[in-house]
Amino acid sequence: MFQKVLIAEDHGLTGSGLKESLTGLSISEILVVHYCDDALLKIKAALQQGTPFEVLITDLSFKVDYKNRSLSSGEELIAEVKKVQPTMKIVVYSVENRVGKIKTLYDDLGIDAFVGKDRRDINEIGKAIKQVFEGKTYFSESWQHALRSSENQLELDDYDILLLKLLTKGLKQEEIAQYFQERNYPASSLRSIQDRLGKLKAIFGAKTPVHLVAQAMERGFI
Amino acid sequence: MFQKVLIAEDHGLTGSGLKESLTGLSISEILVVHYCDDALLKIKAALQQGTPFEVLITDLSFKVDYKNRSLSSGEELIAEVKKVQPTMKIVVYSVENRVGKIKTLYDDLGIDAFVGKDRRDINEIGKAIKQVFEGKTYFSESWQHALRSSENQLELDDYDILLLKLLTKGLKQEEIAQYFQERNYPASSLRSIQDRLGKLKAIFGAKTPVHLVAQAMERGFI
DNA sequence: TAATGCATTGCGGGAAAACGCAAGGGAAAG
DNA sequence: CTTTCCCTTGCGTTTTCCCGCAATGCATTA
Repeated sequence: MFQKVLIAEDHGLTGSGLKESLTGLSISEILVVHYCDDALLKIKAALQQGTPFEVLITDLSFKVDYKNRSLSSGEELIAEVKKVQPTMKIVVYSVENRVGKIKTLYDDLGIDAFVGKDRRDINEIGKAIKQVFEGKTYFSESWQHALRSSENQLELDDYDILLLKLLTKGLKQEEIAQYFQERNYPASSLRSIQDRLGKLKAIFGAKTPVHLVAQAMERGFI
Repeated sequence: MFQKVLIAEDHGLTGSGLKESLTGLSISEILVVHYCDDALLKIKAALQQGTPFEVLITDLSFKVDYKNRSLSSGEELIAEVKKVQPTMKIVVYSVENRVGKIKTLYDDLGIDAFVGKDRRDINEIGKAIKQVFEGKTYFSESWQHALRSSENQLELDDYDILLLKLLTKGLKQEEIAQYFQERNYPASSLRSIQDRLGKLKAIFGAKTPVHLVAQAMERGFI
């Protein structure tokens, strides 16, 4: 089994729960850090000393606080880690439940496992570690299920989410169109914005733009 | 110290971390459940058997899954628990960080403590339990100030809040006017609705209705 | 009593958004 | 290559929203 595992998780109790659940796997050294930057520092230091970590278990979102940080998300951390230690095994442990997002993590960042924060995670994190140790990948049940029934599972792409976020920032449709045009996005005309908004309203069953954004916020899309 | 504590938390590892951190407090019985409904059932059962729980530690948001549930949030759970066992001490443990929301939990639901899911929670949850056991309330440092001092705290009256809520439900301005007229509210004309909305936009520094509602939601007013 | 201030409301013009329609245009299928 | 389909886009109409202005009414104040 792995000898050294690093956990990056900013919820204290969740981090200790994670550590606790891994102690049964005869891993000799488990370190928990609460900041992305700390994780990267520890990884570099261990590498320098010739006793590198073998696995990084990381959350994706880290709450900001008074401390200055250069890394602000798990994605950035993973990208940096891959630069300094490409052999590092990466296990993502997050509440993220968008199939597209997880697919991106796998395709672009080359993560080895994904475990969702849910009611069954306590079983799955151990399975994931074992699978990864055997050189395999692991993605949790709930995610696989979401993959199969991705039809009724509503999912928004980055375009939709950005559009909704711009709306919450107070931009008017015309300003959003301009914003997209400046960045050479597809479907950047005013009419296309309206079209997409109409489709989103249909998806969410929303009657007004306010209703749409309220729904999206309540469901955690933005 | 308390004898029986119930924990409602849908993240398995977080739940076990919570339980683990409480074992040092000489609490004889700690039960963890993953659904709101289960929590209510356990509480009712214990009450019937004459060995009621003394404290409920609960998250606010619970992920939906295949199981049918009647309760979908911590708020609903707390409200139901207060009905069947008003003496129950309530500790909320959540990522929620909106002052308005926490203020509402305290004012309307009468919670005894709030601990945020963050890097310091592992220390604070113990403190919270001890304080509550002594009949006091506990809110972490960052919240205390905000809860007491309503100085810079902008206050919205029921009219404003209802107005914003109706907007999030998808009603148009004219429908809202009609809604108010049917209930004999003052300032129920369309023009008054618009006037009020304009003032609210000024207060929140919002440029569009969507912006306004997004701000209000982010700050926990609705 | 008279004056002042503030909320409420209607009206009207202008801005923004909603939406059908139809004209391209590119990709996939035949 | 042609056809089909869908996405994108502009145009024009209708609806909704925004906001200044002014009249009214109620309460407070001089």
